[in-house]
Amino acid sequence: MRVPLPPADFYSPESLRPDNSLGRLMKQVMQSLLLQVDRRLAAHDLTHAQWLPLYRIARGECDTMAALARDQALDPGAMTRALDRLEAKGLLRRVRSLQDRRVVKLELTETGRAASQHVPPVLSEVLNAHLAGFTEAEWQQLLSLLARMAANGDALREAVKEAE
Amino acid sequence: MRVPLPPADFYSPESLRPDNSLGRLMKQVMQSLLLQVDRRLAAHDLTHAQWLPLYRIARGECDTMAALARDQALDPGAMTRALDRLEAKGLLRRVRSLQDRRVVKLELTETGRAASQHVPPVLSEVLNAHLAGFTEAEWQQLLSLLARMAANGDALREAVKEAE
DNA sequence: GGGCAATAGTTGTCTACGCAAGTACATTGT
DNA sequence: ACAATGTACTTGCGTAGACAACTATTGCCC
Repeated sequence: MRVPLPPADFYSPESLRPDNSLGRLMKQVMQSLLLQVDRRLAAHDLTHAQWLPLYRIARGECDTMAALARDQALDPGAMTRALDRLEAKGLLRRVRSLQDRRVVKLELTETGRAASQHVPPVLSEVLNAHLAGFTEAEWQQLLSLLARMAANGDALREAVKEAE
Repeated sequence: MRVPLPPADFYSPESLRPDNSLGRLMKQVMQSLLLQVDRRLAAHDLTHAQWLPLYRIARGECDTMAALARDQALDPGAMTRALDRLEAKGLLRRVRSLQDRRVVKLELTETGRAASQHVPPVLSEVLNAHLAGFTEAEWQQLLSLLARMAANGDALREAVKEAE
């Protein structure tokens, strides 16, 4: 049970302009990050909807559809079809688990493992490029401010859930 | 012609972890912002792909498909169909321009204008909620750091274009 | 003034996400 | 032991975005 902080009052319906909005700025940055990563991974025939799950599986951090969907905050239906596409490309195998016959274990094929190796270098290259001119302190500050926004968002969602 | 700053070296393929990545954090925040706004505007039967163009038209800042597509950094094809849906809902009219017979002017209907009025209050409410606990200086710092990332992204895109 | 690049808009096709409904299996409580 | 509840996964359907091919119109410029 967390004490919710009072909302800020930086924005008002009148003062709000599309160009001073945090949302617009963040969308722009996200789009640029995705564009650059996708451009570099297109050579390996991977889109961001595909390399993200691949990367997580390769790291051994997710090995079922449900885990992936939760991890990426994605709809289970969407994830099923994303995995369909990865399987069709031969990057992935689905193996029905024997312990719990509901779950389908995910395993990378050799091709899949090879493809996943391209991800980390590209990811760090693109992030570093976008942080050109930043001091380490500024980078850390950015992370911390964003983390606080994310936490505020979580609190909002919880408040709704508690109100049933 | 701008001098490109050297990239940072905060991330490396080895040190990169999904949970310390800027990309993950930003995606989380964006998702929360969109979720909260959409939830509040769902009562008026508007999704973010719909209230964004509506808002821009209502402010008189975009009045053609092409302008909107550029403004939202969206594909023209996607925008055409988005406007199709708004027109089908009776929020929008398309009027072929007489000055330049290629362009189709966009006008809100009365319903559309009414719907667009709900947007600014919701937008500022949600932004403020996510900035709970922030000082004004922290808010400005966040905007400035993000703007610098966006500028780095623009520089990247330009560099590619110059290389033809 | 006639070719030609640029611009506005649309349509087809594929990838992709959210929601809702449905199946199969597991767990929990009584 | 078995009904209720919960979890894993899938499928259908509507919305949505990217890319490419196409038409119509305009402006350039030689």
